[in-house]
Parts: sequence; C-alpha cells; structure tokens
Amino acid sequence: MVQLKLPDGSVKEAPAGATPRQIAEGIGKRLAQAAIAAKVDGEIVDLNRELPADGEHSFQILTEKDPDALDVLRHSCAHIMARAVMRLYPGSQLAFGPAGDFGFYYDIESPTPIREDDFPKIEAEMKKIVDKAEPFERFERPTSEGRALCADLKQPLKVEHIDDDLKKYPTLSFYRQGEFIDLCRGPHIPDAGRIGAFKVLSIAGAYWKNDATRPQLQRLYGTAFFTQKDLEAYLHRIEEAKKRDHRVLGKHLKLFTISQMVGSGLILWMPRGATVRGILETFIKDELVKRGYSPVYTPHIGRLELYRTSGHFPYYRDAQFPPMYHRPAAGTLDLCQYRLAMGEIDDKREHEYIEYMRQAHMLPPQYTRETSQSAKLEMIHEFVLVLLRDLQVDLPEYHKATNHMERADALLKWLMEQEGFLLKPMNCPHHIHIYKAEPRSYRDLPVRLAEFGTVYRYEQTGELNGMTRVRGFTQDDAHLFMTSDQVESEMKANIELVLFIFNTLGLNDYRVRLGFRDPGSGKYVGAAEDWDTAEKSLEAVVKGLGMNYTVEPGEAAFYGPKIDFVVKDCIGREWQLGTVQLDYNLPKRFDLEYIGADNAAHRPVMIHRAPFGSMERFMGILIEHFAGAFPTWLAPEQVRILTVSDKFKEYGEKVETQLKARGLRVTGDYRSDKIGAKIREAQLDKVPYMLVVGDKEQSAGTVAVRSRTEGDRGAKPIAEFVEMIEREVSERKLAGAI
RNA sequence: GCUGCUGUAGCUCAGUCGGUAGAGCGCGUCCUUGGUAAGGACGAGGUCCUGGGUUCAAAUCCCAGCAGCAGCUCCA
Repeated sequence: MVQLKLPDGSVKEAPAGATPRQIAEGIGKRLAQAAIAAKVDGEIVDLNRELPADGEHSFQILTEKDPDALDVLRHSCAHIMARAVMRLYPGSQLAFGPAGDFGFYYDIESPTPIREDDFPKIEAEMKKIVDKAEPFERFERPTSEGRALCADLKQPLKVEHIDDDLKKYPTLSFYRQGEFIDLCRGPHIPDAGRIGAFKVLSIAGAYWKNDATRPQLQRLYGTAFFTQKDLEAYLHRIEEAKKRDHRVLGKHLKLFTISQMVGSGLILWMPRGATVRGILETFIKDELVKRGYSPVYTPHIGRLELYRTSGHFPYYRDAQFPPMYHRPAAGTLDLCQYRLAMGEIDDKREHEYIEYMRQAHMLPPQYTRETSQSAKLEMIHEFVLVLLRDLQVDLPEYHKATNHMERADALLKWLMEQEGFLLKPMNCPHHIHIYKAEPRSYRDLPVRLAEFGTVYRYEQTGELNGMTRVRGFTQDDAHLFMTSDQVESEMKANIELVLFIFNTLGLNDYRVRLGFRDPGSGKYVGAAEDWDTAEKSLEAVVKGLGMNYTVEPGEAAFYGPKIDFVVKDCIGREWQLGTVQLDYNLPKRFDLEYIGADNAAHRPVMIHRAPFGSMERFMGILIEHFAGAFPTWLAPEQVRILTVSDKFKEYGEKVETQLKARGLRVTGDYRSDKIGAKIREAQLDKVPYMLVVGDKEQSAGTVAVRSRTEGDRGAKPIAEFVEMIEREVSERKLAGAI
C-alpha cells in the first residue's frame, strides 16, 4: 500500500501498482476527466505511470488550471508537430523538442528545408492528429535495445545523444503515438485531443546540442494552449509588447537613429534622446561624486601594447575593429602572427580566422582548400616569407626560427616595435595608468576612477540589435583599486548603487546572476586560488544583502567573476545591464602596487563596475520600460503649451519664456490647428504636461493643466504649476509613468 | 558568423499574370480661429536596397552583395 498526501492535506491509500488516473477516478469523475498529469513528490508524471509501491508521497492531479500542465501540453504538442513533419518530410531526423515559457520547439534535420510557407501544411497535418485524439503511450527498453530501436527508426541524432549522454542509464523511455515513436523522458498528456489550440510560430537555425562546431538544424517554434481563447490572448499580448520596442519608439519619438552610411551598430543620438541621456549622466555623476568617486577622462584609442598587456587584444582579437598600424605590412603580419600563435585550432576558430583574413583580402589562395592543420600553418609561414621579402622587412630571427611558435614569437617581437593603435574595447587599461601615474599609499585606497568611457567592439553582424547590442557604446564605467580587506565593503557599496539606480527608475523586474568560471574551460586567466577567493567573496556579499541570485558557471569575464543585473526586453530577450566584476588579474599584469602600513609594496585588487552597463543599452531598455513615456524628470519635452487659437500665441509665448527661465524643457504648439488635434499630437509624443491657454487663462494669468496620464486637471496660476512640476522633477517621481 | 524571412514616399504598408507606381499617416500652402485624443481643400514627395542576369519589357523572375528582423552561436 502507498500513502498519498493530497494538496488539501488528506491522505489517501492506494494499492501497489495504482496509477494517478485510478486515484483521480477514485476522487471524482470530473477530476478524472480534467486530469492532464500528476505531480508525485514534486515530479510531474503521466496519468498512466505506476505510483511507488509503498511509503508516503505528496500527490497532486494536474488540470488545465495548473501552469505545470501547460508545459506538459506543449511538450506533447512538440511531439505532434514532429509527427506531422515526419509525415510531410519523410526521412527527417529529430533532435530535441522541449517546452519553454513561450511554447515549444523541435530541432529537426529535414531532407528539404522547411519554410514559413509550409506552416499551414504542417498545422493542417497537426490538426488531423489532434482530431484523432490518439493516446500517448509510454514504454521502456534496456538502453542497448533502445539504441537499436532509434537506429531502426532512422534517428541517428537520437542514437548519438544516447551514446553521448544517456549511456549511464539502464533503461530508456519512449513514447508512442500512433505510428510515431520518440525517445523521450516525458511526461505527456493522456491523448492528443487535449490540445485546444496551437500554432506554428517560426523557424530558425539552431546548432545541434547548442554547439557552433556541430551541424546546424532547423528549429521549428510553436505554441499551444488548452483553449483557442488563450492562444488569441497570447498572440494579442505579443502584438502589444512589440509596440514597446525601443527600435519602433526610438524612431517615432525621434530619440535615436542608425545610418547605414555611418555604420551598423553605431548609434546616432538625436536631440531628444541626447537630452534623456544627458540627464541620466548628470544623475549618476552626481551620485558618484557623493560616493567618493573621482571623475577622469581618457582617449578613445590606445597603443596596441597596452591591450597586449591587458590581454584584451589577443583575447578578443576577432571582436575588435582592426588595429591601426603605421606600417602597412604590420597589419598583415599581425594576422599571420595571430594564426601561427594559435597553432592547431578547432573548426570554429579556423573559420573565424579565415573570415578575418578574407575581410583583409589577405588569405593565401590555397589556404581554404588545405585540410591539414600543419599544412595550413606551413602555408601561413610561406606567406610570411613572401611578405617579409616583398615589403622589405628585415627579420633574421624569423628565418632562424625552427617551429611555428618561435616564428610567432619573432613576429610578435617585431610587431611590438611597430607603432600601432586600437580603438579602445575597454576603459580599464587607461584607468590603470591613471592609478599608476603616482605612488599610492594604503591611506589613498580605495581609489575610485569614473568615466563615461566610449568603447568600440566589432560585434558579429547577427548580434546587432537596435541600441541593445551595438559596436560603439559608452559605459558608465569606473575602476576601483583597493586592498583585499576592502573588497567586500566596496562590492556591497556598488551593488547598493546599482539597486539605488534601478529603484529610482522603477526597474524592478530584473534578476541577479553570479557569473563564475567554468572549471572545464581554458579561457580564463589567473591563478585558481584567486578565482576561488573572488567567487567566494562575491557570493558572500550577495548573500549578505539577502538577494535572490543564480550562480552560472561559464558566465565569468576572462579575468574574474562578476555579478550581473539582467533584464528582459519587450519580446523576452535577456540583456545584461548593471555589472560589478572582481579582478585579481589585471593588477598583476600591470604590476600595480600600493605601499602598505608595513612600508612594503602590496598588490591592490580591482573592481570593474558599470551600473547602467552602457548608456545605449540602458536607454534602449528604459525606452521599453517606460513605453517611451518618460517620467517628467527624464522627459525630453516636459511641457508643451497649446493655444486654443492664434489669438493667444503671444500669451503662450510669455508662459513659455517664464517656464524656460526656470530650466524646464518646454515648447509651444502655436499652429492654427484645433485644440483636440494638438492634444492628440502631444499625447502621442508622450509629453507629460500640456498647458492649454485661451481666453480664460490669458485674462486670469493661469494655465489649464492637462496631464498625459490623468487628463484635464483644471486651471492653475503659472507659479503654482511651476512649483508642482519642479517638485516632481526634484523628487524624480515615477508617478504617471507607465 | 550560421539558418530563415524581409527590403516600394519621411513613417506604416498595398502593388493582380512581367507591361512606365498606390493608400493612410506625416509634410507644405491656403481656408478655418476653435476649449481637452484627428476641421477642410489643394499640393509636393520615388535610385521600387545595390550590382549583375533572363526578357521586346523587371518593383515583380534568377544570381550575388548590403542592410534590417527572428532564432542559434558569441558577448571584456
């Protein structure tokens, strides 16, 4: 016998071998009909799955009302979509088909590509399956038999998955639905008829097992609901959310633009957007000075040597704009040095290198046709010899070298003597040299250097996205140099600063991510013990502040762990905004010191931090957060004066002048339109306050105040309105903002 | 970078079978002078993304490139 503890607290006994369906039937016919799946000890299982034979277990029947049931439904719908695809595109191979927040997807390798035009066909086939309402039947096989079954089904990706990851299990589970059998953990809905509404949404490429070196499959996205009404509500919600898109609003509200001639990923801040940015910058700058920061300015470029020392230039080689060398040969030799130093590399790195060389028009002609890595390196070597000869570079050490590493070193030595510059991808090396410019005592620490520093990174074309992913951006950056004793309090102060900014702006919907290193990856620099210390102190600080957070291995910067504040945009994509990063590495690389109380030299610790992340991304997120309707203190246009007719233009201008004298951002709409039209336009432009002036106001010396959010608020003396709006601005009120 | 889709007026988009280009909004001029989300009339505005190809003829069909969008990979 098994004891099942139901959600209402009662305990139900059932014989060994009972199924959730039988329990549901025992409770009530209606419940049994409504049942989708069951939850046993927190785990969701099929209705037909046998319950544990004995002991006490929590037990719950899931119905449509349960969010968990929707996931089950969607996962089943993914199977149905795959089944439809198998019918329409015989020979398709299936990969993974999970459910997610949005719906579900299935990764498919089909002999003919699936196109958007095919969606109606797929949906029609899915409808046939749903209408037949066949059950999902689970069965298990010993792993070797299961592997053979997948092979029989001509599903090599499933076989590969078993070999890679599932070998450790003694048995594998499958689900059969009609002619369709799929390796799957489950659980599933009882039968296909439970799906009330579904839609195939989109198709995109996705790498097998999320690995860019593996083949790319077609990821077919869809969603499903219990009712048609829910589906329609979802689709409507998506449409509404898209109206908040900062790319759409940025254009309508004239906040920013991007010009092909200037370059993709390079933001042109228009006057209205620049106004908002300026206010944000002043806001944070004032706050930083209060908190003991020292503002600095540094140039947009720096010597390559600087970025070789910091590690940024070699490490992010292909995510940077090309280096600027005076000597023409140097750029090419630099690329060759890069390739020789890489040695034997994987396909992905090789591919990136080829693209890089191709852009520079300097790929040796035979290079791509050669398959062996050593032959490729040899070819680069031959190419270098030609370059050295043709460009008359005298480099005896290169000729003396006996292997590619030595050759790379010889080239590097020469390159380091060449004057070269890099558009700065990071501000830290510049700030480090301000730190180094004078001897530092422990009494001076922490040194906090802050700058709105503009950096340039050559992001991949597919990544560029409005203001949220760009190639030139300004970080509200600062670097803190401190003793290790000061790390925790500085970390804490910085997290509090981020929270202060987020609170001021009403950004409450964020999550906190601790980015730690992935122990299995070689991309990190620095000693393991430094990493351990850094990761531990980060987590201690966050815990101490009582924050909810997730630890994510592999999310660290290459020089240290970090804490990120991540927000979602209007279509649910996550973006990193504020970040606080701990760094034991750069102080070593740049040999930073301070003199301690013991009169000996010590190494400081660094914190990199940017509460906004970048002005561009932050602005993009803020536009979406406020749906373009900025609170009064941020609004590019705070007040618009609307005259009832031409006759009151003079009075309107008088009011305008008075408000401007108080520093308010005010304009006047004195055109000969009707007042309704002017109001409509001001509303669409998201102006917080409209001042309607006509005969009554002119003779009384008042303004009729209309708030964007609250409508007509009646006539007020000008001074009273000014006092009200000034208070709203100084308190940085969010009221009225959406 | 990869897969797919898209590219027509300032914006949003239509454009049939391949036959010299359309709407709404916006903009300009004039009329209108009004009271809390659209007053009216007239008008200007086009490298149909770029470059090739097919054709008597290309916005339309084909190829390449560029840009944007969605997803994947990447992200100091």
